[in-house]
Amino acid sequence: MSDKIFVSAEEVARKAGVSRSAVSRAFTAGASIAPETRRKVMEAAEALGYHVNHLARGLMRNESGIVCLVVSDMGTPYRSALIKALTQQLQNAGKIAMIVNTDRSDERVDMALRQAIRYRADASIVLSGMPDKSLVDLCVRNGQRLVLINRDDEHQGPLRINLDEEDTAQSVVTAFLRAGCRRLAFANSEAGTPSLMAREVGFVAVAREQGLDVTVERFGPTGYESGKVLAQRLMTRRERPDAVFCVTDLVALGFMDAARHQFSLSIPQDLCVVGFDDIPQAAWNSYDLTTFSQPIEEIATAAVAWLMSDDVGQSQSLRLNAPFVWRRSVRSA
Amino acid sequence: MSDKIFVSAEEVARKAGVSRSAVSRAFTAGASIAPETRRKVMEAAEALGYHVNHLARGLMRNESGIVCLVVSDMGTPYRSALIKALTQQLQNAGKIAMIVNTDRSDERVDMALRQAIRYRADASIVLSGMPDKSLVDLCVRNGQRLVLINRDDEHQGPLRINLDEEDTAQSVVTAFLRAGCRRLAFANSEAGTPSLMAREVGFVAVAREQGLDVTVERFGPTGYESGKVLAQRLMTRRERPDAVFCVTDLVALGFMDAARHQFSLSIPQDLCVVGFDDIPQAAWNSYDLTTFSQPIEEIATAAVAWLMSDDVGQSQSLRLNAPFVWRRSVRSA
DNA sequence: ACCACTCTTGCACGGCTTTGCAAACTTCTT
DNA sequence: AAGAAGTTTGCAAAGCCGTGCAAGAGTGGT
Repeated sequence: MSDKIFVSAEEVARKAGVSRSAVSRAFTAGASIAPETRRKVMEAAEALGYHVNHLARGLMRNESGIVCLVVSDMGTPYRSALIKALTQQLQNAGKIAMIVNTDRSDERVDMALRQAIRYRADASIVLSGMPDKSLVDLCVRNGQRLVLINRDDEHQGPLRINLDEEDTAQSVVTAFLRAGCRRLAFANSEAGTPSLMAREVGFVAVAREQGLDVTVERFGPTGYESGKVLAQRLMTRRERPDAVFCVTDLVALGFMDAARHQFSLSIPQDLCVVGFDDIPQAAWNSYDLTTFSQPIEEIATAAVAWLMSDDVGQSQSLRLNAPFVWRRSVRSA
Repeated sequence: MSDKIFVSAEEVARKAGVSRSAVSRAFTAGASIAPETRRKVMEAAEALGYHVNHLARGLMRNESGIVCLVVSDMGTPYRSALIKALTQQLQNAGKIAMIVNTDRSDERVDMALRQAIRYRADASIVLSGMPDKSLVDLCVRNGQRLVLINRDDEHQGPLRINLDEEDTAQSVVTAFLRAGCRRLAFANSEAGTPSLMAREVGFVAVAREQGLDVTVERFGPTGYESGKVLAQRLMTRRERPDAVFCVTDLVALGFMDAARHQFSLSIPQDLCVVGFDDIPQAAWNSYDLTTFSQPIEEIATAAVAWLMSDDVGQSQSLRLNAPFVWRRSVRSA
């Protein structure tokens, strides 16, 4: 390997006939430098292929420009869409995203935060799993911003972004009732994430208020395959449900496929289905799934805005709305 | 903000009653240090919440541990799966992934590589777009490894990973012929990426060898919606095709949905469809799409292996196989 | 011609780590 | 008990950049 390695500010300075500090200033917005000097520096830099070393800059400024995204299941439509939005917005804000994949083992979330600390990330955004309290404290103590998305727990310090699912259950139950459904079911995974569990609990509660019982089934990870299994379980019951609320779109799509292809049911005639997330596939013609739309852009905007703002300590908990999206998987009145 | 900020090796050294270099060695694998000393250091570090500053370490070692992923359309199933595999494997190799989102504007790929240089990334992996030749040279000259995935062009220096699609066209044409199809079509996007165009050209060529003509249609970006439009265009032709090879699974799925729901065609009875990528959705019951499987894990493994190896300069161009996956969207003999 | 100002620029230090080198310490041999 | 051989440790330099400070350059007024 031709270990010439990178060009340093020193060399640029020599070539431009100025001091090294001049080079530094040329690349610092708002620094006191004559336009002419800056031009000379930029020219020399361009010629040599110089690029400011952000590692060193981060060292000095105590601000690396790195934001760490902690995430699992990133092959999933919802997760990948969120990552996309976040990286985009971070870049617009002049930051850069570092990704830590925490697939399998929750303990890896802690490793991820450690990694973020090592690289002196300005902030971390946790999309999956649940970091240990002590780690969260460590981050905060180190002046690192922390955003927890859809992990509603009771940590202090970080910004917590959650969905306001107050009306969710109400909307679904109302829709099912209006469609004439009476035998309700909830299809959940076994992940047990707080937000997923809250969805189940809320739905069951509202249904009960209306005097309806809900059959709850839980199985496997939160994905398409689990949806199929859940359909097999629910549709072979004595009292076959005529409406099912699936914890997630992926689950709902698996459910629909099994209901149609294995049980020859028509949707929405024989069965009404509602999902959650509004992933692109939910809108595909084969499914046309009624669901709730995750406000992905808003989440990303809020997260980035918060971690760019100077005044920490302001509103620490944010609730966003997931609008109901009417499609054809539920009979209309 | 409580600007205590991060703990430094200095403080750990003081607390452990050793020198600063001892702390450094304690955190360096294979360094010459007494077990007892290391224990003392680790204890003090744990107590203070010390973490090695990778920015400074990278500065010294001339090896940041960062690998930059340059990608657009990361919300897409294929891309996100690839990112997932890459981040995973990079982590296993002790590296960390930095993501640069290059959605819209190809010029952004250059910005991305610049960003990679600024952070002194050990390597960059380009999944989308086409970097400018001068930038590639700059990276290589700076000792940065570069991997180009599915961007078959003629750059020198970087590792190029491409699919061997020699047999692809042959397989598809054979399958269509065996299914009794005679009016072939190719549904392409307007993206014009080399690998996508190669697919089209290869298919047309092989079909022609067999004495069959291919209707080629191109439209929009490479996605589900374009597939629908392409179906509308191809299916309203005088000579309606009875078999279509879609440049991508997403296009194929859109095509299928439009064919079924807008033209009431049955697949595979009235129309045979083949896609490319084998995204999870292709296996969903509603589609059951015959396609080619992108060897995602192999790609990731090869990329990471190459950028970890000491001897650069070895095999610079790699061709992997995308196995044919038989499903139900093509009639069997 | 001189002074008061403002704008630029260079010096030198600081931020945090790694590592070559030589000194200090162990351990063991003879 | 002294010396050889091997380990461990601290010192100091190096890696690259940002910035306070003070000196220098330029401007304009009188």
